[in-house]
Amino acid sequence: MSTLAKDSYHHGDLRASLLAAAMQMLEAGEPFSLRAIARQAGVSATAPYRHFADRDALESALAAQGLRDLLADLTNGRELPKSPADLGELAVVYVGFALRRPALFRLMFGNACDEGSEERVEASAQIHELLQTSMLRVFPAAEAEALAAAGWALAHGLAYLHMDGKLPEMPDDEVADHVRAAFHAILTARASPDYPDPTVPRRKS
Amino acid sequence: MSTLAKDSYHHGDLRASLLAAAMQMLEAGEPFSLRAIARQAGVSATAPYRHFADRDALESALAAQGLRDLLADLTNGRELPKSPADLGELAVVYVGFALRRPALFRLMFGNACDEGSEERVEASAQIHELLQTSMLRVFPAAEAEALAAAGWALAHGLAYLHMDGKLPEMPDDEVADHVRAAFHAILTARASPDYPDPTVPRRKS
DNA sequence: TAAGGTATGTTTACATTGCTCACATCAATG
DNA sequence: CATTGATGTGAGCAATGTAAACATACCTTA
Repeated sequence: MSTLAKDSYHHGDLRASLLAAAMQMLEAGEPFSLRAIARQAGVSATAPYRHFADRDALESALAAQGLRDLLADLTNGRELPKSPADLGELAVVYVGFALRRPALFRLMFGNACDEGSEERVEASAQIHELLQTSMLRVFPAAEAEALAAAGWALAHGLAYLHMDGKLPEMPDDEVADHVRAAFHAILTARASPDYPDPTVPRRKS
Repeated sequence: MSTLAKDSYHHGDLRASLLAAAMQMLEAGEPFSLRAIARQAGVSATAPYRHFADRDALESALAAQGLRDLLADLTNGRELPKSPADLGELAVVYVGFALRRPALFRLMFGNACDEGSEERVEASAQIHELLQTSMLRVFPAAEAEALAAAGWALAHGLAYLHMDGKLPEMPDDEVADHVRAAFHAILTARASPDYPDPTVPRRKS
């Protein structure tokens, strides 16, 4: 698809080929360089600059594609989550994506979103929205915003900790169980004494 | 201290100077290169290789130092957390560290810990232990392990999301409140229907 | 104290990378 | 058919990580 080598001077669809090559190397775990993907596409070292202003621009395009893929994974088949358990499953998918495509995941989230890249901003906003409304639907609580952030952060943190080997090594299906367990545990946790609301001064000392 | 320039052929304590220079650039937000820190230390480009096998080794040393600093921040003055609110404060410190020294934070957690670096392994283990026992003390629940992971992941995720601008921009003190609110929200969240334990099949449907 | 080994620095060199600039080629449009 | 804009090429630059081979200073030990 992407490599319609017309074997003429001009390359069928270089932009797509470059992205494809980059994505491939990213998922192969190799570090990727502009020159390497140019080589892979059978084109000179500076050709990519006709399609991307610089490395960052290329990375933003990859990130956007990754965000779209993640959104697809998160919504695939599934309906909007209705129970906490559904939220757990959403998190499982999120973490699964991160573990399956770690380098891409880092590109997607590992830096401030370049506001200049429309497609990335768009894809990013869609993910935000999905997560937000998912949490909102399950927990129509007062502190909706805080809860949404917490839910996302929990999944995001689990993804990073597993990716970076900060948690005990385990096969993928165990990771899924671990994520479910984490969500369950924190949502049902109860400490001995009451938990005073930190945002509001206690009425009575 | 670190730059005892004896202005002789041999440099007072090059290893320390290099680490100091690197740390400085890291916290200044500049990208750091071996050559740059060598320059900064007033020494030839390849001198660092007498003290560090390669870039990764240098980074591991920095990471170890960072982990020690973080541990100091987390325990500074404070006693072991006793209430959920105390846990929230611990998280505030954790996220605060990440925002104050983001590049270092990434070095500390952004890759698998090099088992070859004793000091890094040691520092890493100490952090793990602190977090683990903190959660355990507050929540002596059955699912201790899952809870500990969840608590860490929540703080870790908040740190990354704030660092990478995935959450609305806000001044540092608001971030602290946001972290407290997130912990509070998720620990007190209650959905409408019961939350069936996903790890154990329901006794009665 | 002289001798020599070891730790630490220096120079040179190389491959790789991101990027710029001037030039080549091609396709479509006047 | 000629021009022009989009696309690809080549040579070249500065920076980087790293490897050799060489130089110097310190420390032990005979």
